[in-house]
Amino acid sequence: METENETEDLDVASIDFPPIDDGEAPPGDLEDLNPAQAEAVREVSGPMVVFAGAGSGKTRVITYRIATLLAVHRVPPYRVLAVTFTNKAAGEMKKRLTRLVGEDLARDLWVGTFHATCARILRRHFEAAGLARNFVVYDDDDGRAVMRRIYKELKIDDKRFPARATLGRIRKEKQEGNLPKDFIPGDPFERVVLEAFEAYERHLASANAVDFDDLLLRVLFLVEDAKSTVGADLRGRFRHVLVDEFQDVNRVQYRIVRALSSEYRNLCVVGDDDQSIYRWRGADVTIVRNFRRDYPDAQIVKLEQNYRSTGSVVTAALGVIKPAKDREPKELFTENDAGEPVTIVAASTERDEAAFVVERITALLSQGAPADEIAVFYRTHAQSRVLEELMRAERVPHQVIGGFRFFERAEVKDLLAYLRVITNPQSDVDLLRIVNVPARGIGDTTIERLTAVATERGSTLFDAIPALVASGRIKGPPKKSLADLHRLLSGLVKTAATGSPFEVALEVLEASGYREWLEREQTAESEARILNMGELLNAVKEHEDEMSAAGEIASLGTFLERVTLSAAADELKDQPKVALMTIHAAKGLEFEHVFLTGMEEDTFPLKSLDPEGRCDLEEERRLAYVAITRARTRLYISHVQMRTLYGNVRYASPSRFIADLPKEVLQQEVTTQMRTSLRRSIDTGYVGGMSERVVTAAPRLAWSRDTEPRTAGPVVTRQAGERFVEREDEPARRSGFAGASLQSSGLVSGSRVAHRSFGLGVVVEVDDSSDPTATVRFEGWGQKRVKVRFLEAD
DNA sequence: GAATGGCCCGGCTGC
DNA sequence: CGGGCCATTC
Repeated sequence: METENETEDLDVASIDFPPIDDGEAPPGDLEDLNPAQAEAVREVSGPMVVFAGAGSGKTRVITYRIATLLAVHRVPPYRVLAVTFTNKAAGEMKKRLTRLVGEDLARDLWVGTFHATCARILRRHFEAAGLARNFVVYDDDDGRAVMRRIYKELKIDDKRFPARATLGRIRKEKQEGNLPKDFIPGDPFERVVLEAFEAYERHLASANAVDFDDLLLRVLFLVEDAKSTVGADLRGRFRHVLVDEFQDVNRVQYRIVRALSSEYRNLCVVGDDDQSIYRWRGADVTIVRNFRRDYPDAQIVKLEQNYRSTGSVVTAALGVIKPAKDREPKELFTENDAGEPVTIVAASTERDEAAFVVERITALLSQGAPADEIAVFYRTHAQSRVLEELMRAERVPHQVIGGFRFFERAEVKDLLAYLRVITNPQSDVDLLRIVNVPARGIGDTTIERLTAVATERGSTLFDAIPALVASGRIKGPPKKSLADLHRLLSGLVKTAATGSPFEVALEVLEASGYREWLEREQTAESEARILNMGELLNAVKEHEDEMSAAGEIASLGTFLERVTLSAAADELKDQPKVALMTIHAAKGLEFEHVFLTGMEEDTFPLKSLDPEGRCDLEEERRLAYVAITRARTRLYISHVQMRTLYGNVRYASPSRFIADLPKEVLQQEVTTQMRTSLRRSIDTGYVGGMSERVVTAAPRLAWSRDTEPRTAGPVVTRQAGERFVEREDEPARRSGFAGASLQSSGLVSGSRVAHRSFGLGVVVEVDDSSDPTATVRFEGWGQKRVKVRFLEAD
């Protein structure tokens, strides 16, 4: 890992570059590049911003630029930092660079995501960052567990101030670079937030743990610290810093790269403001748009030629992005053939939609299309289930990316918790998770006593065990169990000191009785869990192999960190399988055939709780643009007439984004079921048993809003852009308390209400439709639109 | 102290 | 619909 001390004085010029074997132009030979691309590769000195349109050869440019830095400008690889958006992208970039400049150079480059890069820096400079060497990274789940404990400790009322809201607010502050000391509470909620914030930071510190935001923040504080030598070292370490997907960085990340590149000022950022889709987690498009203001001497390159997609796909993409506001002026174009039209599919239900998708995919596969060149996208994970069920039934090889993730399954998390306690016994959250798994007779009362002792002594739970056992405050089986557990864990810590991660994992399964416990159960569920355990062991083994291939030594720590920092997109395996994923996960990927499903109002664009839907709509639009531009040759966009959500049938109209697609590149298909349903409604004048107010997206096709409706009768046609209408009798029937009764009980603006997730709020406006909705200003959340039936009077 | 059943409630996207 | 939490029961 620490190769740089030996290589610091290495004569890079003496290295023989291996021949290029993959048909890519060698570094320095820029013949194959267009003028803009060549400029982005050649001009390596000073700040630069590259606006890279979708499919404009961005990855190639970044790879060549780095290769040029190494091979032509002889920059030592360990002095180049490239930040990518996923670990997978980092891996691929390294692979390509290995082919271009050889293993020896590529190996020592710093390539990784923000989080992985920061973790790497913190592993080196843990002391300066105020951490112990074996710190662990807490994910959201762990954060929630910490917060639950804090709520108990501080006796905060979860009804009044939901933990979810508190944690959400803390995260938001940290994403903006704020710690408790920077937080000035205004209202009662914020006073609770501050109290919880302080406790949260205290808990993480005593657990020797950091959360995702801390990884960035701690590096930020180091690198911005004018007085620290580590900070000075970091500021001068990288001669070149490159950041991909720059449109999705947040303030803290921006400050980090600014500081890291402050000495040499060779900061090259690459992005596309049209593809900024992570605003909701702190990303800020204005950073890329204002880059020129922050770096007045920055060179600006625009890559506008799309090499990826057919003309039809590019035209469609331009159609959805054109209405977007505040775009960096640029014009994406292609010289590719128009190809086939984009197909708009009208289906009846999500099942019908899935059936269509699966049928078309089966056809593509039988025509010889590789399965891994086919992808199905949706806006939210919840939509994946029907698709997955049908694919399984039809035996279409597929993989679902994200969603219920492997590493989030209970049994997997259990074993991981064991491993984390072993690397870092200070981690209370992990100890609490496994203290009674498998059941060993340590119940709530014993745990409460243990927590009490830990609090009294100001120690961790692990250290409190011997104290409690010796204190005489417990006896009988719990006492013995606790003593046994302590012995078990201490023994495993010893194993870990000498054994490989794989050996330790095996030992955990045996010594803890976990494997035996699972095997005794003998249910279908426990069998699946046993399989998952096997898969997890495989993952440990694979990690060991990969690390040793890279000349590094695997430890539990490196394994755990990789697991915690892995992104959904990293799961995508190089296997011949159809990929199912959210559009967010699809960012940066491309496929020959793309199915974009669920293109209905309120599903996509997804109806937001935020009344200032305008900003959200902008981001939804960019998301649609990202989705469309993933397709190389064939693109299907489907929408359904009715969609079931939480057991409710909702009637949907086609997304307004469909209406934005230029007609001349579209063709329409209607599923058989949809056709039948249309005919029936036309024949009988009966539309799905609904009241007259409820209408169907029916015969007027989504994009033909200018044509005459073909039907007579009570079918009221809706156009793209209109919203869902819910059955009138639905909400009252199934909700515990009636929207109607609360409505008649006089919910007016000014009413004080409570919501399970958002806590206390004041009503700003009431919308008395069939399903009453109120705009409420919540403490700490701002204004939200919520259904009245989810509100309680305060 | 563990297991089971009922009830409540949700509203995304994710390192 | 289905997951998570709580209360009741063994």
